[in-house]
Parts: sequence; structure tokens; C-alpha cells
Amino acid sequence: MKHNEKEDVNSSEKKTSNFVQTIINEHNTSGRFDGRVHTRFPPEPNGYLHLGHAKSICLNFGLAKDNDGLCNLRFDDTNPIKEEAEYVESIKTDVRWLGFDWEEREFFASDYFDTLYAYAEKLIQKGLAYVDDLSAGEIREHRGSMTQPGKESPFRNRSVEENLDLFRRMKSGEYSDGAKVLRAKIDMASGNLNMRDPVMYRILRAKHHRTGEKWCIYPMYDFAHGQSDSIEGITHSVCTLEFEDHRPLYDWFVQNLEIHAPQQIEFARLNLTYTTLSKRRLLKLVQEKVVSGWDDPRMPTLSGIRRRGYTPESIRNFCSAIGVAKANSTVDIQLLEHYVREDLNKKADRVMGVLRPIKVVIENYPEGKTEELEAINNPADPNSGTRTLPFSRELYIEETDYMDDPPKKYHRLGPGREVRLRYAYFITCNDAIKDEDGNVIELRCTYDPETRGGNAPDGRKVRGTIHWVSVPHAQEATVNLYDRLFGKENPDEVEEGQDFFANLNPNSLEVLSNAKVEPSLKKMSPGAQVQFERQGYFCIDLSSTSEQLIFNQTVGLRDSWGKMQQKKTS
RNA sequence: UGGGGCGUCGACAAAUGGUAAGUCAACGGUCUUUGACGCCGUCAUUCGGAGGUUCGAAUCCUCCCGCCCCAGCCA
Repeated sequence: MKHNEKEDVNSSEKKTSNFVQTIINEHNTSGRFDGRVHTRFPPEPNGYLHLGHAKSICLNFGLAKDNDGLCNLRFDDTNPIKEEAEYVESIKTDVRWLGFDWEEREFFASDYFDTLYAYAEKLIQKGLAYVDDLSAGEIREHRGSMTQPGKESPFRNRSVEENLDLFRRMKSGEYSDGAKVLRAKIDMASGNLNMRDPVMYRILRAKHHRTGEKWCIYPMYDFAHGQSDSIEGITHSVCTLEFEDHRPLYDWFVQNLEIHAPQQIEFARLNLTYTTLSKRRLLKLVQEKVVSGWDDPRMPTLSGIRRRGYTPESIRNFCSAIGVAKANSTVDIQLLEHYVREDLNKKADRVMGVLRPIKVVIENYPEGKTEELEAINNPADPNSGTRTLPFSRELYIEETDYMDDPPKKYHRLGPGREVRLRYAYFITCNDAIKDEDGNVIELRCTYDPETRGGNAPDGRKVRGTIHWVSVPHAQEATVNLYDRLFGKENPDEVEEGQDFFANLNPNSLEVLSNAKVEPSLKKMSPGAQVQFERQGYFCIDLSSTSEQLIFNQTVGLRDSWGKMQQKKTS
């Protein structure tokens, strides 16, 4: 596959077609928005962004790019009790990391509080909104049920003057929290509950992360979102399926306000096997310290997968692969893993790292001798060059690369067996030394000096090639191995009598504190990504230092041998 | 039982009345100094079901079945 050398968002990703684009095309032919496309990504700053948001980000920014349009970043910050400045910073970091740029178009719904307030007065003037004194519970009772129409509030027919006066007094702080609300006057008998006189403003004394104490009334989502879109000149307001029922209300507000009317379009949110994308649940994992934080490498947050070693490009490729549709679906997590492997295969240099070491002594190799052997950095990238590997009499190899009594087709080390040490020599195992529990702790081998570099002059073939690290040159390292956070394919589905935490996988983290890695790794800094040959892709953790190297496993290599073994035993 | 949506391979998902793309997974094979990668091949006579319209239907019509969302002063 010939790829562009530069891998930026503009050159290496192709246009994708989906039903949203089809709608845009129709608008283009009808001339509804003069061919202009302006989208927005509108997160509420009440948590960290996750893979579900990545789908939305890629969609919104992608639509803008594909149509020579614009995409804004807008924080939907209308509920001060859940929102924090910390979250807005993390969101900006994550969107940028994913590779998207909103340029100077960074907005907040709170930027529009004055305008929104004026819009509300306008609806009051038009006789389309009223102040209601009913309590929250009474409003609920009046709303009726899904099958029964609602009842009108006794305050529904106040005069325009009275409503205006009351609303102004709500704003000026005359009433306590919850004492009154402003409602749109629509239809208490509508089959759509959202149209049964929805609340537009509530009284809420809370410090807002941007407007501070300026307001004691805050607009509801429904009264803020469409108008914010309208103010920004958004043409296509893309959101998830659960807002489908809100569209008539969205349209009602912009129509009665007589302002620019964007088109709301809904798509199915992302679901992934073995993971939850519920903000509420992710928050809980953080609060209950089930994970180390929002950026725990097992979290499906963008900060988590970044720390895990996922690349932005792999996430973008994943998002374009899963497509955009209206059908609820659950994407196999293996598809995500496929896209990181694909990307890292091109980008990550190969290195030698022994995760669970056992020692090998090459009895016929001179004591004190060291050789430098040449190794290829990345066979998938011809420009990556080579490096040198120190070799000596004592080495570490992987525990799993030796078996006393190997099964058929096992072509690693066993009594009397010969293998190739990658880039080095053929060695033959003569003896295995065990501790009192019978665990192999050391192998005594001999090497064939004729096979330097890994080829036998006599043409002799060897089935297995294993990785190794020279004992005197080895760097100590800690390696974090990860498995899926949940043991259940759909962790959001909680069994009777159990809670959500019962779905956790107790073995999602395994810390290997005795790993040995080749010396070239010592100079690598946090964030660097490598492939430990025959094992997987790893990145150097944020907290890693040159004294204490820490690697996080991004994803393992595909392992057809392991899979075969597993099939046999099961 | 009110309103709004959705049903195409194990998982995603195209095809918009012209004879079922692609990707992942799986399975064979090939290559191999990573049991990786790559490469080659197999994998839906059928589109939730039943009728109908048409020369022709996954696409249009009718009825049925199943799944999802909605009764926050959350977003």
C-alpha cells in the first residue's frame, strides 16, 4: 500500500459517504443553505471525552472538511452544577489531539445567555411562553403519561404583562430556586411529551464556571441548543438519536423566534463490546477508584487511550470504518484494535523486551566478551534504519519460549532443541536448571559461532526465532499489561441483584515488574511507541523516568499460536 | 396501549427499481530471522416475515413481527 508520507488529516483520509452527507447533498441541490455547510461539536463540559465523542467529532469536523465548510467547538454549559473549567480544558486538549482545529470558533452556550434571555422575552411578548408557579412534582403530574394527555397549568393563561413582570423578577432573584419556571406554551395534549409546555428556564443559584454569580436563572438544553446553533449560523446540527423527539421543539423555537433555522440530524451513538461509554458510569469508575483516573489506560476516554498508546490516526480510521447510520449497533472492540495495529505497524520501531525473563547461559561463548549485532528498526518502514544490539554470554529470554516437554508444533526451546536468537546466533539447549519448586530458572545452552547474524552457512534451517536481551546490558522495566476492563460483552447490562461493578474484569491490569529491555530504550521519553517483537505494541508511560522505565501495553500482536493452544484446551 | 425511530453475513456497513460493495472476525493457503506484517482464496441465490405492484424489488405498496428512545426544573 502506497501511502502519503505526510499523514495529516487532509491527505490520508478519504471522503466517506453516509446518510448525513446525502441530506447535505439534497440541501445543496435545493439551495436551502446556499451550499454552505457549518457544523459544530457541542459537548457539555461535565466529564472527559470518550470514543463516542470521537465518532461525533470525526463526523462533524469531517462533514465540514468534505464540504469546504466550517465546524465550531461549542461548550453546552447551561447547567452550572455539573460543569467545570477542568473539563473544558481537557476537551480542548482531546479534540486537538484527535487532529481537529476549530480555529477561532470556540464558543460557549453561556456566551449567549443575554441573547437567550431576550429571546425568551420575545416569546412571552408573542404569548408563547408563560411563568408557571407549579412545583416540579406538580408539573410532572400535569404532564400526563405516554398514553394520556396532560392537563394545563392553572397559570397557563397569565397575561403577557404579568408574565414579563414575573420573568424579570425571576431573573433579578426575587424567588427561591424551583419556585417558578418559564414554560413554552405549546400543546399539553401532544403525543410528543417534549411539546407539552416544556420548561425553558429554571431558577438555580449555582456558581457558573464562566458567568459566576451573574445569573440565577439558566436556560434548559432545549431552549439553548437550537438558538445557539442559529446564532452561530450552523446549517447542520448533528446529534444522537435520543434527541429525535426534540426536533419538533427545536424547530418550534427557531421558527417562532423567527431566526435562522438549522437542520437537526440524528445518528446512532457508538456502542463498543466490553466497554461502557456512559459518562455517568465512567465518572463512577473514577470516583470509586476502580481506575486510577480519567486517563487510566483501560478507560475508553480519549485521555485514557492516548495514555494507552493509541494514535489519533488510528481512532480517525476507526471512526471512518464504523460509518454513520441510524440503526443502533454495537461495534466489536477488535475493530478498534485492528486499526491501532495497522497504524503502529507502520510507525513503531521494533525492539527486544523480555517480559517474564529466564536466564540463558551460553556455555561455549567466551566470558566477558561482548558483540554488537545489527538489527532492523522497522521492516515496514525502509527509512527507519538499523541499530546495534549488544550480545554476551548471558541472556534473558521469555519464560514461555522454553518447555520441558513441548507439544507438537511448538518450535521454540526444549531439551536438545535448536532455535535462532533474533539477529544473533543459533543456540541449542542442553540443560534446564530448576528451583526447588520445579520452575525453570536457567537454561544452559551452546551456540554455533558460524551462525552469526542468524544464518547457517550449511543452509540448516531452524523453526523458531526468539527474542532476547543481554544480561549485563539489560535495562530493568516495569510493564503494564492490560485486558478489557469488563468481562461482559455488554457491561451496561446489569444482572438481577447485582450492580454494574460485578461486570468488571478482575484481571484487567497485570503489572510485570521484572521485565528486561534492550539498552536503546533507556533514552526514549514518555509517549514513545515501540513494538516488543513477538509480543505487542507498547508505549512509555507518562510517569516513566530513566531510572524507572514504565511501559504500557497498547495492544498485543495477533497470536495464531496462542489462539491454537486456547482452542485445544477449551 | 400515545409519540418518534430502526431491522442487509458472527460484528459494523454500502447499494436510492436493474440483478447484494467494503472492513473486522472466522477459515484455508502462501511468505517469513517477529507463530507478526504482507499476499492469495473461502465466507448473504438473499436483505425481519407474509402478501402485492413491476419485465425486474433490499429498494415501491399493504399487513404482521422484533428492537430502541421519550413522562428531568439533565444534556
